Amino acid sequence: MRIGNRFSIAVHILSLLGTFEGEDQTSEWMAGSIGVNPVIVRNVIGMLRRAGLVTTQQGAKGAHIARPLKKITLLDVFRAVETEDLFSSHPRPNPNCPVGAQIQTTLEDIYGRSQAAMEAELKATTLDKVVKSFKVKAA
Amino acid sequence: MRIGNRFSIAVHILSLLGTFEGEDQTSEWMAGSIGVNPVIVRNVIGMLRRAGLVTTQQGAKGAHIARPLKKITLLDVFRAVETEDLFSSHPRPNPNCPVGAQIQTTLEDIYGRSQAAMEAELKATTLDKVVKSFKVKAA
DNA sequence: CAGACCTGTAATGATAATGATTACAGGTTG
DNA sequence: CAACCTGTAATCATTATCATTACAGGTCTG
Repeated sequence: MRIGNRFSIAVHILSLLGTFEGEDQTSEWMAGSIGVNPVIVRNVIGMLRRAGLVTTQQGAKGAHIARPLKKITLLDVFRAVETEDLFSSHPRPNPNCPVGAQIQTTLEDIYGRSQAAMEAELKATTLDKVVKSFKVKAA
Repeated sequence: MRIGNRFSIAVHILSLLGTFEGEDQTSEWMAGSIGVNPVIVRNVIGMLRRAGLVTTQQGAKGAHIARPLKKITLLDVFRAVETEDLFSSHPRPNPNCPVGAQIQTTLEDIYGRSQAAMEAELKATTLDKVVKSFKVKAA
């Protein structure tokens, strides 16, 4: 199990856009702050764009955050870049065994509640808070 | 991101041990109920053994649950088979950028709280409940 | 308006994790 | 003893992720 770096990268990108608002931020410049390849940055920005969190214009530098930082939660970011369910079940339990026949339902219930708990925690933090945490620390 | 099937398989194995207590349950028989290869079953049982959840005897069939089902939570099972952190961060943020220099701390905080929320949910369910859910449904 | 500069995206390759399978050493049991 | 199991190593196929190259098409500035 493991959630890849895409989510971290997405939060980093949005933090840069929020922190250095108005300045030129090319994908290469952002890549330098994040420590990854510029193409990865452009791909993640594409996911954020498709989720409605940023707007971009092909050929023009940078990206713009689509709505106030207070109205973007980390769950929004998470959903933008991670589409699969957190848990997965073994796909072929034996329907002729009473346990095998019922375990999927049981697991789905548990998985749903567990992922919901994690997502509720992500939903409680807005990008606004994340960006402000940098400013405070930097002061 | 995705938690693999090991956790599902582990819950399935413990459910079988709890449901068909006292009966012969070879790794091959369990594999038939789960729908995976017997070697996978033996490997997962090995992880459960190292976590102190089951006992086994080499050469002898099956495995025994090491303590009452009421005292085994799904979090115990989860920790037995999933050792890595749920989230991972991009490993090389630029320390010369104010965002890059501080984002890891911010992300670690968020990740810790999110994983804790998920684990709290897992901790709230005992294997006892899982096994009883089968009996009720089967009745 | 022309050239330099960007973005968006496809394609390829390296690396890592997972599950399937084969093989076999060593313990168990009737 | 002989059949049967477990524990574990080794291989292989598959899949996901990230790095990188390449390039089409839009932007912007002198």
